[in-house]
Amino acid sequence: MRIVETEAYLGADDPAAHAFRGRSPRTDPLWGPPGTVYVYFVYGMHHCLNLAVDAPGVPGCVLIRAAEPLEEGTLPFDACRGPGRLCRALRIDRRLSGRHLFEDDPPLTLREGPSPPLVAVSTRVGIREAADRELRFFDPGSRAVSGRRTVV
DNA sequence: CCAGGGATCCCCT
DNA sequence: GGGGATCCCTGGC
Repeated sequence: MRIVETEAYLGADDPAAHAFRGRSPRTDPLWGPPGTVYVYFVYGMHHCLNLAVDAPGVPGCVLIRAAEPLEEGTLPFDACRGPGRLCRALRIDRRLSGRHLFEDDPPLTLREGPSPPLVAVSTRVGIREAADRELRFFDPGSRAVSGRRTVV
């Protein structure tokens, strides 16, 4: 899969971040080292995948909102368009929360690939707090981006 | 547009 | 320990 849409959640400075309300058993992975997986369950039926990216003890994370298949035919093209669908397609659930990308036999792997020619920036989707912060990043050329594809 | 669906967390007993 | 609001969404009207 190629990741085409992400959002940043900044932790202590960001009222939209789960970490903003403080550390709890659910949110604990956010304080882990970069590459720690944080998965939460939302709206009674969806999971969302996040990766801790800040220094250990600093709960910044990236929400993975959409990806597209690298090879035609492996998955329906839009199976990973949107954070809930992406988790369903990749069979990601809370059991992965707290695991790590760089452990032995990791549950997920992340590889660096070519950057898209353009990365668009906008406000984040579906939040109420800090709704004006432009912390969503997406490839405007990808049809797998969820929701609005306009800037800001 | 709207509601389903269930974990989580807050805040009060 | 319990009731209720909330929620980083999606599919179906």
